[in-house]
Amino acid sequence: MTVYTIKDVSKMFQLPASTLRYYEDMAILTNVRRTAAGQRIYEEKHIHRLRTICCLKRTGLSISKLQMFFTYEEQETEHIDDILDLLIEQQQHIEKQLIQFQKDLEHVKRKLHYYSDIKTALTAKKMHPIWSDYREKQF
Amino acid sequence: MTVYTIKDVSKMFQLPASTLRYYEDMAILTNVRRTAAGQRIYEEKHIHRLRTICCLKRTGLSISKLQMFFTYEEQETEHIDDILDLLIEQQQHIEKQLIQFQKDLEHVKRKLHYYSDIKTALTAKKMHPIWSDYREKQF
DNA sequence: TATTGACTTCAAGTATACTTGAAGTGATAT
DNA sequence: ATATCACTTCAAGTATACTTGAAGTCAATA
Repeated sequence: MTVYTIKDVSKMFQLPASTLRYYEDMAILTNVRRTAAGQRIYEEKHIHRLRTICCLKRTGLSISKLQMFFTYEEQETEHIDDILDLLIEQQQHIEKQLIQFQKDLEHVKRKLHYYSDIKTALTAKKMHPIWSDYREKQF
Repeated sequence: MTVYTIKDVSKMFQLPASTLRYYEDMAILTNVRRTAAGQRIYEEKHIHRLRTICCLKRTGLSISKLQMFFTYEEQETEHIDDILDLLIEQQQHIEKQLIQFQKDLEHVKRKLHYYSDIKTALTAKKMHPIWSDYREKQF
């Protein structure tokens, strides 16, 4: 059975050790065992939990919602519908964000083309482009 | 020439009026004219600026980076490379996030299938599913 | 004309998610 | 053996992005 120190986990997830302790304080990372001297021992289940924490946090779930989610998970039978509701909502939220991000990427690409044409115009002394010509373009 | 009140703009972008004033304080929304009584008058250029602000903020740019960006834009000729660098970085950042969000969506979908199978198992008194069977699946 | 509502400024307050610092214990390297 | 490093707790501090409250001005409606 593989175990990890706080440093191992910190490196693995690119999270400061203080954040791992904070997640434990916030009760979203639970049942972390200790050595005789009090040092944290992380197991595979904590690695999996952290993957879920990072996934949900990245996509916009707050710490307090994470607390709810993991509380529900501990009482799966009673809270199965709460779990499903939360996951469905999160799924829809991610799908919306994906669509929005694609639009935002297009917006940035348009700006990039516009300014890159401005750079060309500046060096080659060509006509300065006009933003309205880029506003509707797909790149 | 169409103009807008703070309320119009607030509704248009689903942003509280206080946020629009804050963006002006932070100098990322500039040159807002006033009525004789001091009320803000927004023009098309502010609407375009706000679209860019929302796009860049949503995709992770901070207020201070937005300040830099719009400062560069005001001195396009001198800062053309700074503008391009910032936009290229933001483009790459969005692309990375898109890939990560797709993975995160898969993670949530896996969880959703898992818990929805648990719900079935609970009501139909079937075998309780095991998470490790879902961990690698694509939905 | 009075009052209601919408706007204004400016300073201070809030929410979220950590981060830091002090003080202490135990383990490791020279 | 001793110094240094890694970890510990707990309270307080920080960063970011707003939000709120008080006090005042102006415009419109009953």
